[in-house]
Amino acid sequence: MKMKGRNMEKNIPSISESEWEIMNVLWDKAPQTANDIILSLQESTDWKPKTIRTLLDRLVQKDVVGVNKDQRVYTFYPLYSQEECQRAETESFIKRIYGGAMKSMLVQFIHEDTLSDDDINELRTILNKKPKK
Amino acid sequence: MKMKGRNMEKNIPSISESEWEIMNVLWDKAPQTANDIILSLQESTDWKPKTIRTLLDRLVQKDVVGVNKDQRVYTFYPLYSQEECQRAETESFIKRIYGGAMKSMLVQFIHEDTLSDDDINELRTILNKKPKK
DNA sequence: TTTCTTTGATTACATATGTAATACTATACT
DNA sequence: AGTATAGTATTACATATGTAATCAAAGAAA
Repeated sequence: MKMKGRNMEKNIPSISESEWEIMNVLWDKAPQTANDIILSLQESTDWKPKTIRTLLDRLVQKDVVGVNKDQRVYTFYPLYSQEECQRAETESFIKRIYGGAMKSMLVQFIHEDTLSDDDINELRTILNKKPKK
Repeated sequence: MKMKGRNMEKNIPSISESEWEIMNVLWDKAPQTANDIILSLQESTDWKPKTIRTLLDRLVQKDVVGVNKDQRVYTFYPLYSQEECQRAETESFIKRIYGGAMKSMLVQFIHEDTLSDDDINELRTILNKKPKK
């Protein structure tokens, strides 16, 4: 079973739904203090600071987030790139939900008119950037 | 990239990873007895029959699967279509992982050659049948 | 220096999920 | 009729996740 190049990421620990929110703010900017993250998330969620802190700590335990403890106030940063996490999640998602074929998902979404015309045009553009064979 | 239209499905209870496997066999064919399902899944998983049964019962409790108890041996069937479940899952997935933009996912996967050239061509064809605006 | 405040560490607790085992019951077989 | 068997129902138990609160330590302020 060969993996093409960049596909062989080490096993990324599983990241729960809530934890993804934390990761998203860390990928947006890093390092950040817990308080930075709390402030960011209080705009988009209604989580209490303690809750956010717990999620952050769990990500540290899972070795998905690193901590710099040099300063009195710690700073946190992601240990995996957003791209590799996205790819891993997407692969397992597509496998579970669409039997492994991303095409199935796209076909369905195109047929169901779930995508706006703009979306479809955008898709065309993206697809057309790939050389036709 | 927002989704429109027939998007107002009733709230589908959340279906866990393992439960999706059960659903997949039920969507493939329904109704089926617990034993049918067990046999199906023993080919693709290493779950014990009791485990499969538990997952099935939980889906029934969640009102995602229905039961026909007329016969001595019950039969089970999905209460939601595969398409609507897929759509719901995909929307929450895309939102969480790609900030709501399916385009982001596509761009990434096209670049990474996760979609084959054939897939891409096929998608182009499908898209072209959609009216351009 | 005593105290308040901010941040980090530890603990809590309910529900969900993975992964079954045990108990009960209604046929099927002897 | 008595027992093995195949389903169904109930119970179990560890880990994960959502959602915090409490306790402790270290600067900041009085």
